[in-house]
Amino acid sequence: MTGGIDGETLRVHGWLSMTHSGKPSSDRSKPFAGTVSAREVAEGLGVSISTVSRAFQPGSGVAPATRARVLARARALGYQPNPYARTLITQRTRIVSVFISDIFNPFFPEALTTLTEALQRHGLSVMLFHVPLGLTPDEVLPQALLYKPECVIVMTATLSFQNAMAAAEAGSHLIFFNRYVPQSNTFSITCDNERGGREVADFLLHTGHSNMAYVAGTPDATTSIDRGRGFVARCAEAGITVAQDNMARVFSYEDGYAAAQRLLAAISDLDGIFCANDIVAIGAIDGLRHELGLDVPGDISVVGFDDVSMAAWPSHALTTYRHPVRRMAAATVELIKEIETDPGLAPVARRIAGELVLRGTHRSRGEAAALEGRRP
Amino acid sequence: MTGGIDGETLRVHGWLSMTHSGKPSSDRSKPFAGTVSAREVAEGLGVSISTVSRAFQPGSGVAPATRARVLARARALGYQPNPYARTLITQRTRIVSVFISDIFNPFFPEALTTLTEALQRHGLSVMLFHVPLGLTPDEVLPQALLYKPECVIVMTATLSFQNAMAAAEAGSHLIFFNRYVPQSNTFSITCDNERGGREVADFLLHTGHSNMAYVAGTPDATTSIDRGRGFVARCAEAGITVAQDNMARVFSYEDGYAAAQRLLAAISDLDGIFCANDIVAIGAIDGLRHELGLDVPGDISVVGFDDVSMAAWPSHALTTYRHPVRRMAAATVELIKEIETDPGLAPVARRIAGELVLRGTHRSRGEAAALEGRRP
DNA sequence: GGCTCGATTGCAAACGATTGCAACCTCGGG
DNA sequence: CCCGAGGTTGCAATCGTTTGCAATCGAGCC
Repeated sequence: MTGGIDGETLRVHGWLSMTHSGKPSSDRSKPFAGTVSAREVAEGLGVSISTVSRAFQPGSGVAPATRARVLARARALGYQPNPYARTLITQRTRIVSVFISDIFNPFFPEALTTLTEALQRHGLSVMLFHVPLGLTPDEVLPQALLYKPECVIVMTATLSFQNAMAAAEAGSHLIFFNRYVPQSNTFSITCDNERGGREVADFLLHTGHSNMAYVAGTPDATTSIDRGRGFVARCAEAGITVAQDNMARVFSYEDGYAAAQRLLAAISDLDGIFCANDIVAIGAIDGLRHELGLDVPGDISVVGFDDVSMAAWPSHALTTYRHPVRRMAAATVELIKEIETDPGLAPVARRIAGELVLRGTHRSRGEAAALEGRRP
Repeated sequence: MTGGIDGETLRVHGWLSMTHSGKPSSDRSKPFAGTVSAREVAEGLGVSISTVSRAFQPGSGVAPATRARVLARARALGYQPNPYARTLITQRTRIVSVFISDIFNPFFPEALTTLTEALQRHGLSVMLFHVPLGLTPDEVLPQALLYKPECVIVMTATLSFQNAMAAAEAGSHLIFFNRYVPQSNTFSITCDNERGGREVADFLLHTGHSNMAYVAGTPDATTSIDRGRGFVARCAEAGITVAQDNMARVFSYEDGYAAAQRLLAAISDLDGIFCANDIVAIGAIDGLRHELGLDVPGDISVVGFDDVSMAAWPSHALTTYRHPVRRMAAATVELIKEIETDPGLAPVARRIAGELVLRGTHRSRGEAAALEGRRP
């Protein structure tokens, strides 16, 4: 089951089994062992458990002096209300479940950590669920719903209608992060992908590109679809048709690598490629350079989407569109707050704008003029 | 607080407020609403709540027929024992807390998802805590300990002695993943970094390198220290002293980029560089190529550590040492199982071997002979 | 047929909080 | 001096389970 461990194993024993005062430690087999309860705090103070409880709740009628005494003693004993007991009675969990899937795109870890930090700062604990490549979120959802999260944040591809319902019935709000489910009216926080696509198109048009292509990512991902739609629409407005490569299976380096070759084989005088994300773009660049011997941006421009950390590496210096992760995380917490105050809140789709990041994979001819024209 | 949201906001309302049978949904304000309890299952069957409870526990004395009836009805009603109530009484939480920090290294998301999947397959739920760059895990630990996790897995740099104690007293076992705390006797699961460093050295020596350097990562990271130690030790055995660059602050691309320049400025005839991880190695390669105009591996070999996904990109095709993530995750679950059966288990440090991955950033002269020599 | 034994099952007491309600106290006004 | 009001506090029920103990039942044996 472990797959075999062939490193050495060291055995040591030591301080972890002692308290710092030197007494033998509490019973390690029970996580609660050594935990103080409200009763202990109450007894030492000659007050009731109710009073201790109330001292921890802002709006409750406790004499200020009593509250102070309770809080002081609680701090001394290291007491904090047990969340399990509290949940049982209040029916509130202060937990949110986050679903992620296999991560190829460095955007996800960044989003995950940023989001987690924002949530935990708001006093929510995040329970993480991983949806392995072969499974759908639906198969993992029941385990998540067991803990009655106050909301379920889905960062992974798709969730079936059926189980989205299950979440709703269980009382957990469903929030899509970086995704939405078309025609489903759920909560979602996304980058304004269509607008991003338009801005990239706008920029490439102003820098004199006229023969462009879009390399899509995972076919049913709304991110890929919307970015492409915006890009194509803006080009159409300028009277330009863009070629599209929809052969990618996922948003991978290999997809970009192969797509670049396919496109150039079909359209030899292509002068610009917009890719569904940075990893695909980097793959495309490498495909152009290593397989076709082309110069980027000398022969052809490549623009990505996300601005992941490696986009800034000098080896690629990718021109891209920055995904507004921090603001998306903040908006998510904001949304959760709103839902907390109004649990009946109607589903809302929030789209947040990012910004173009100019580096070195677009032709620079006319760049200044282009920017001039866009911000008069 | 949100940092401003300047995308549009769409408002929609729809099916999420209806059950699929068309009835108005349960009260969305309480996560527990609509949940069935053991009492409801029991009543419909004319048995007691105890019996329902026992039906869900493997070793308890329930007539097989009764158990079947209970389970069938439970399934029909969608009942599952409430984990909060269960925790209250059993004192077991089935939760593990995982600490991560800001992620520069793509190894971490891979480790996190792999580990999460392994844990959830074992029926454990993972609570994720992010330790922002300025903070130490100590400041986040109390929030994590509130939920009495059965163990705390730390993937982040350091944890103070003080609060490691706190975890121990709270009854949560502390497991370091990819790290250990020297001289502290805690549980840890790591790659056998020293052995990895030795193997890399061994390989470079056999392929005829004689003037090598080690580029360290975050100074107090055991990963960086041990890899370097193994590398240096093996070279010393061959009578070769290796230069060391310890100026890196974190394991970053920029660190590698700068280190390469520093090293070549000091030692112009360097023929091999071993880097603390892949990102640093990729940075070093780009530094050598873009700043110094050197050819890798023509002029100098560069070897990394981890085998992250971009190590395979043709633009770098990095020769590296593969971090055994899957086996580390499996070993972690295995360790937790052992702790479950024997809560008094003495701390163990498990080190798991990885393997050399040969790509294109080492000089190939003598490669075949070298491998020949190593596996006779 | 009575008795014992083992297998099932139910009762009721936890677990550790929250909270409506009633009791208490104090103080001021009539 | 008595009464009511308002502010504090405690009592006890409750949340949804688990589990030790006692009760029940049927069967097997003498």
